[in-house]
Amino acid sequence: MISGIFKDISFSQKEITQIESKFEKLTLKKGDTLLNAGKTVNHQYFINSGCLRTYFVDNSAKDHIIQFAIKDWWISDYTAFFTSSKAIMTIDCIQDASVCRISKVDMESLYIEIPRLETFFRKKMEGAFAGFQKRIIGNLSQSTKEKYSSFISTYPNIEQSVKNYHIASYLGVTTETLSRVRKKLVQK
Amino acid sequence: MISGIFKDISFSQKEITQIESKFEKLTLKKGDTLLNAGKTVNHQYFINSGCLRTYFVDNSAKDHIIQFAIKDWWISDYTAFFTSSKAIMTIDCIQDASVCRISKVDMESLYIEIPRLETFFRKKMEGAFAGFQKRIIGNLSQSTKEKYSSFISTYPNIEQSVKNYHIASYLGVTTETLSRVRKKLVQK
DNA sequence: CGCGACGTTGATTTGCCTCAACGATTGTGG
DNA sequence: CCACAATCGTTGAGGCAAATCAACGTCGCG
Repeated sequence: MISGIFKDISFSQKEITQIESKFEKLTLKKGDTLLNAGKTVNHQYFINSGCLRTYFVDNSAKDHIIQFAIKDWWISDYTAFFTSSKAIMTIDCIQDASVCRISKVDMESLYIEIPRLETFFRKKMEGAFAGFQKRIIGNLSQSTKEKYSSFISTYPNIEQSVKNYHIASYLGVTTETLSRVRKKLVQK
Repeated sequence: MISGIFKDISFSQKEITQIESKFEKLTLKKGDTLLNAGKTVNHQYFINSGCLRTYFVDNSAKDHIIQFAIKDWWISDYTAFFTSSKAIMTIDCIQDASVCRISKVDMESLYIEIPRLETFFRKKMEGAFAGFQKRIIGNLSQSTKEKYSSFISTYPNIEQSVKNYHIASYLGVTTETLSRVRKKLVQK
């Protein structure tokens, strides 16, 4: 069922059964909201198929995409999930999706029952941490053109699943600017 | 000696001795480099006193400060530390400092000897992760004026320890722009 | 004292945003 | 199956915020 989740590490059949019993499968249609800003965040989600986005809505009602998630990725408002505070971000589905969710409580109890799972998630978190750090570096040091090129080469699979205005939001520019940048890149 | 490090969690005297034996104390002068871009990263560092900065140097030889660290903070090029790759950032001392370092190898062995330590660092990592996420949101959604105000109110202790051009680098603007922003804020 | 480090101010340029209009494509109901 | 609307991307004109380039005031220190 959730075969992709723990492919990086080997667990016994008993452990896998134990872990899988805590997961719940959800089916989402394009446009469905998985998690709303302002709500308590009790779950994290693993994507089996489809595409989702996490975004932040600012004071001017503009939304800013923080991350995309496709097959085999995890997603949540982790800030809220970790600190047991209210979500500041919203997650919705931008391409029909199948996801599996697990609650924070179940997560913590699994950590105690299966310590290797904590190691697994620590390493996963380390990878996500590194990704965020790279994004901050890119934000600070790259031009819009460079940011777009980096995005395309770093996430070729995601690029196929999302609209250009989603990419613009992720990069922090308007759709017009992205359009002009794309034009220049093609001309070269 | 490294009293501040584990104040959030209680360990036995034996465990503390075990942990402390893996740490090594270093004294740094302003301008000293702790970690160089391009080198392998084998340690992470805990700050007892003083102030350090992690920064990235881009193609145009401009540097971009990714984070500051003062008393009780941890610092390293975590991306390189976690993935065992070469550092892409440099860390140096901007105010005379005392730090304690621990190697990655010792860290991993301590995780096995004292599982609660892994929980401790996982939670620390979760906090840092949340911080980075907030920074990305700020970068995408705030004006320069707002970013500066947020910085000052979020890190009042750091603001006292660093030059304005360090803050400008952290915010991703020139010193001239920061100067003008500061002027406008005072006038109000 | 004289020098370098730091911050400020002004003039000009540049990149992006905003507003507006308009093709192209997709989807939908008659 | 076609007509029409909605969605999406593109293009142009004008304005604004920040970068750039340059000069200068101030402070601390050898």
